[in-house]
Amino acid sequence: MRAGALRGLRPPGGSVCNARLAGPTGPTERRHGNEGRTAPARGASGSDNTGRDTRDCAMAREAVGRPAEETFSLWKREQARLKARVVDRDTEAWQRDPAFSGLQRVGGVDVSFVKGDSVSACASLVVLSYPELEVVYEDCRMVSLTAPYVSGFLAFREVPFLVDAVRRLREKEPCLMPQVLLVDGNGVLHHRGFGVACHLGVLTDLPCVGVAKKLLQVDGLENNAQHKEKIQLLQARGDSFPLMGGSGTILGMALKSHDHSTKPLYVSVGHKMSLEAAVRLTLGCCRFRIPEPVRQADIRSRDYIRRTLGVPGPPAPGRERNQKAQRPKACPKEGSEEPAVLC
DNA sequence: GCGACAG
DNA sequence: ATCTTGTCGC
Repeated sequence: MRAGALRGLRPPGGSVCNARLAGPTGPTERRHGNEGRTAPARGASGSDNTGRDTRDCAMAREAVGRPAEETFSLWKREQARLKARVVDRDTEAWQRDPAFSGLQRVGGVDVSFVKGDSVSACASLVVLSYPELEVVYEDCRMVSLTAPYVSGFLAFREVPFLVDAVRRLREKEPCLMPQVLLVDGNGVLHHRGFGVACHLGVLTDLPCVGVAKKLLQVDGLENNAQHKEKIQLLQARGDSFPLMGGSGTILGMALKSHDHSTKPLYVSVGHKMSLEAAVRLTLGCCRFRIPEPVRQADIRSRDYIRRTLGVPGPPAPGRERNQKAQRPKACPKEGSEEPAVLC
C-alpha cells in the first residue's frame, strides 16, 4: 500500500467498560416476523440460555443477550425521528453527471470483530480517490461495542463508532472528507425504511449508499425461487432488477457488480442520493464484487485486528507501525502521481 | 426441534 | 459478523 498517503492509524483504544444498554431479557419476549432476533449465543463453553451469563459478567462484556423490550421502543422512536430527515434524491451536481465528474473522494466504512468476542471490534473508515479507487486515507480503531446485533437495529450497534471516525476526519483532515459514503448494510430497504446507511447519512449529513450482500427480507421481499430466477437472468456486470416492496415502492436494486459473481449486491438509498445514482456509483466503485471502499475498509479493519492481537508485544508502548510519511500531503509534491483528491 | 437472520 | 480446506478459474 502507499503508506505515504495513509493517515489516522491509531493504537487500540482503551477498553472502556461500558454499562450495558439493555438489561437481561425476560422469558416473555415477543418477536415480530423476522425482525428482532437475538444473535446466536457464543458462550465460551456450554452456554446456557437462562440469561445467566449476561448477569455474571455484566460488568465485563456486553453487547450480548437481548435488549429489553423498552429499548426497542426507544430505538424505533429514534429511527422514526431521524427518518424524517432522510433525503432520497440527488443533492450534488456530480451525482447527475454521467461520468460523475466532480466526484473525487468516496468513503467506505466497516466494523470487523475479534473472533471469539462479540464486543471487541475494529471500526474503520477509508477514503478512496475516484475514479482511481486508491486509498488516500485510513482510520482503524479498536472499540467496545455496547449493543448486540439485532436485525433491524444494526445502526445502534455500529453507527456511533462510524460517526466518531467521520468526526476525527473532519477535525484532522477536512480536505479528505469523502463526498459520499458506501455503507455495509441497507438504506431505505429496511423494516421501517431507515437502515444503517440512512442512519449514518443523517447523523453525518453525508450522502450515503447502502450496499448489502444479502437480501433483507422485509415488506414482502423474499429470497425465494422467483427471486433466484431473476438473479440467474442477470447476465453481465451492471445488470440489475428492482426490489419492489409490498406497497409498490422500489426499495432498492439487485445489482450484478462483477461479470463472474453469482450473488448480486443489494443497493438502496441511504441519504442525499437517488437510487439511480446509488446503483451507478456502486458499479463505478467495483473492481470485484464488493465495492472497493467497503472492501478496503473490511480488509484493513481485519488486518488491524490481526496485527493488534497477533503481536504479543506490549500493547501500549510498542505501537506506532512504520508511519513513514506522517503527512500524506496537504500539498502533494509537484509532478507527483498522486490523484488530485485534495481541496 | 427446525428454520430464519442487514452485520 | 465469524467458524473453515480445498478447489475451481482467470
